[in-house]
Amino acid sequence: MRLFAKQGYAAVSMRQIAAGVGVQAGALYNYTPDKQSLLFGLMQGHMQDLLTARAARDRPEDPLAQLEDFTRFHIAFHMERADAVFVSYMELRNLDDENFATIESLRRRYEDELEQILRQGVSTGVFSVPDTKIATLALIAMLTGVNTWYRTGGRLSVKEVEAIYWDMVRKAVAP
Amino acid sequence: MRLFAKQGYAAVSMRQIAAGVGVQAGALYNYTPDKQSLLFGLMQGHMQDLLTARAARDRPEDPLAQLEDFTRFHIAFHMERADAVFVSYMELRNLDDENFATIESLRRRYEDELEQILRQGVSTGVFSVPDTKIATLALIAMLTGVNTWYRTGGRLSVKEVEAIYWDMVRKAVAP
DNA sequence: GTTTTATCTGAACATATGTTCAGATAGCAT
DNA sequence: ATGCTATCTGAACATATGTTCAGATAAAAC
Repeated sequence: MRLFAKQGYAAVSMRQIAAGVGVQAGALYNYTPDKQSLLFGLMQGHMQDLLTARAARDRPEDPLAQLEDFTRFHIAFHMERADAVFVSYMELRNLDDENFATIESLRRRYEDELEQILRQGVSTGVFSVPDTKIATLALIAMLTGVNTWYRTGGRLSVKEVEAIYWDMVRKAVAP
Repeated sequence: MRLFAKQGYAAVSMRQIAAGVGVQAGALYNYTPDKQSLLFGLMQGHMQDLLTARAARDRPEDPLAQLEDFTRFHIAFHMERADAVFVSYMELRNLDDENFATIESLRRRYEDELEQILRQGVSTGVFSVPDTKIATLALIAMLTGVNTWYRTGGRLSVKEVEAIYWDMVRKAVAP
């Protein structure tokens, strides 16, 4: 995973991967039918971890608290899995059509939860956004953007980053 | 550029590029010393186009109008150059250290303009953000995210997308 | 102690890669 | 017509790739 993140799927050879786990290239084929399945497995595992971790949290009542929970969850989860996030966003084009569709549907399931929170908040007047679908994608893009600059051991803790982004998210969807 | 965007730098061969412009692979070496320089040239050209186009606009007076101008400019520019944007964000890791530093400094120059707008607005009280540097990166990530979903010929025009994002940007940095 | 099972090695395979270069081709000036 | 310049071809190069597979290794089962 670290290798894929640093060099990209296409640029990493099976021999490098094998060396990374201390084995010869041929031995990998006891665990994966081919290289593409390896990538797909990593990405699918990541997306399922995401959905599982998300489902494990108990949802607050009102939309505002739900949005805050989602925001903080998304940031914390993504910050501590930089490599997996990077690969899952960058290597989609290296999946064949079927695998791509699978990953996309997992991603959409995650996005749909945020959109539902926004819709509910809009219907009760606690939020106001021009378009819930686009707002969903905009917020996720903004939150995931934390991975482009955050480095563990920097000047800000996870909680502080959460607070900073939550302030902007809250206001962005405010009436 | 279209090839790099669709398949990724490492997955595109010089023979494919050559076929794309209707020559043999060897002929490419009359124009580029190697493959890496080709990628670097594309990315550098894109970043310079971005800075040039940005500099060509005359800046409004107050920070709020400047932020709106920046937002609309960023969206419009990025929407109509999806391939170049994609490559410039995805293929950074394929640049060697020197080329990477060059592209990064161009990108930072662009980001710095947004940060200055935010700082000025914060100092005059028209904006309020928890951290101007992070707000800069968050807003750019959010705006650039439009490339993940927008397809030309969709249900929304460029102007409509601009308006939707501007609404969220404006509120996100509001006091 | 022998057989079975699972795993790994190391070499081989066909193919693809980035790059080089001698020579073909063609447009232009003289 | 001749020479000059720029460009392109097509083959060759060394090397790297994903994948396969016969046989080595060793632990588990009997």
